[in-house]
Amino acid sequence: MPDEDQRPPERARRLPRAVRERQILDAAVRVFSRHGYHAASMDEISDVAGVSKPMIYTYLGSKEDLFGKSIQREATRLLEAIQAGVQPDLPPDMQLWHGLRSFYRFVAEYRESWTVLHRQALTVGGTFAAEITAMRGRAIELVAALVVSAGTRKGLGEQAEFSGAGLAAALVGAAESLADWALDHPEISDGVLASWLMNLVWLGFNDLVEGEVWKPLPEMNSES
Amino acid sequence: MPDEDQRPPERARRLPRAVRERQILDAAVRVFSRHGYHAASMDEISDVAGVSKPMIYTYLGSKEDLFGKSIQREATRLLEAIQAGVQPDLPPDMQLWHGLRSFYRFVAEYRESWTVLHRQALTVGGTFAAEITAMRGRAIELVAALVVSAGTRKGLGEQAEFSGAGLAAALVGAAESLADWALDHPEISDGVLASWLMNLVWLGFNDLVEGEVWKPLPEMNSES
DNA sequence: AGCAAAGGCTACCCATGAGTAGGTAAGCGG
DNA sequence: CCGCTTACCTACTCATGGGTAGCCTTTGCT
Repeated sequence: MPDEDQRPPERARRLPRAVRERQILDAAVRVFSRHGYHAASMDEISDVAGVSKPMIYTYLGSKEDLFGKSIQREATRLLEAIQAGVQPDLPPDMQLWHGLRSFYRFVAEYRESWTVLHRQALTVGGTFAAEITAMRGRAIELVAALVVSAGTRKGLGEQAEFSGAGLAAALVGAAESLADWALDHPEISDGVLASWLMNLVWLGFNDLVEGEVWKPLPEMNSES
Repeated sequence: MPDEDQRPPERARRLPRAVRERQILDAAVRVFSRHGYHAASMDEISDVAGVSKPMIYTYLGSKEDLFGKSIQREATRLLEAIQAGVQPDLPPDMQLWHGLRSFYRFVAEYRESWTVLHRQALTVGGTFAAEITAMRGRAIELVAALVVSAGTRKGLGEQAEFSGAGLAAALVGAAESLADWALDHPEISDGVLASWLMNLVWLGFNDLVEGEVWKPLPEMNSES
């Protein structure tokens, strides 16, 4: 069969369901991250995905379902990216350092994932906000555990636990905010971002201006 | 004229325009803060305001106009609240301390204002996001100036300015995040919140766990 | 009194966009 | 070559909600 390239521009071959679902989710994340849940239209998502609207409904369900599945996939990605970078047998500051680096690497690589998780998911009242808040809460608790561990390890007693949750919330917020800032400054590497934050929260300004600097142990200076 | 209280339950007296506008803006802020821009309906706003829908349109214009005016009013309130609490002739750490306290006092008192500014305003693409981002940027620059001033005052050179913007962004984010956290913990006073943050960013964990504590000068211990 | 202006409302229009009905075509076992 | 399933689409329905037309009512001025 020579020369049968008659089909116009190879338009929309039939693809297996799994592939289509991936494409649709990709498109959904992109569109949701740009416009938010309410302003995003299923028509635009189907358009970006290169698929007609009914496909979305037969494969992924309603708009809310779709949003939920988008959130879930991106959240899993983020958590896995961070866990992959952390070694639990290191001292607290090194754990924090590695976690932060993985986090900033992820944000740089999957900006849309980050946007949809950080900004958009909270704006849909109901289940999603609760889910995201819960996930963020777990992150805060994790950091709080680190902080308290660092505190008790050094002999600080009840006082650290008392303010641990608040400090952890502040720290997580600082990390998130710096992530947003970094979106506008792509030239700053994830290592530098993590270092800034470590210097801020581990040493504080007072030490910083005295010339003290926090360093991730004298190992290799790998900039990814 | 004795005894003419016949009008059913004193329903909706005629009020001057300025008062109605205030009521409508109050309702708008409340509804927008709860549901976000898109999910909020003009019908609900008019209902909460105790006014019919056309009034909103004749007094304050379209939904977008209304949202813009809400944002603007709340932003002005926030800025004025903070500026009222800061004295420019104090050392940097004390300025930061007073600014933070005013900020947390404001957030506690006007939760809805804070929510609408922090969460909702960004979700409406277009002019508002830009405005809010710009305002936040000014806040960050202000803090950055403080930080750099603290740095150069203590003899730290170029290095501080280099990371000043990033650190300021992180600090502002930490303050915001702690504000969100504080919404769920109303028993924590603004003074305590501000202290936590000062300890975190000014001293850092390392000093904290050594027992050092930052204090706002040995003046009166006023808890508002 | 009379009348204009300001305050206020009910009842509607209509664009947008979520969700669907029902059909076409491509692969595949027989 | 026949039918069955899977992939896929066009073209609709219909609720929601932004925005408005037109009307009534109170107040205040002459």
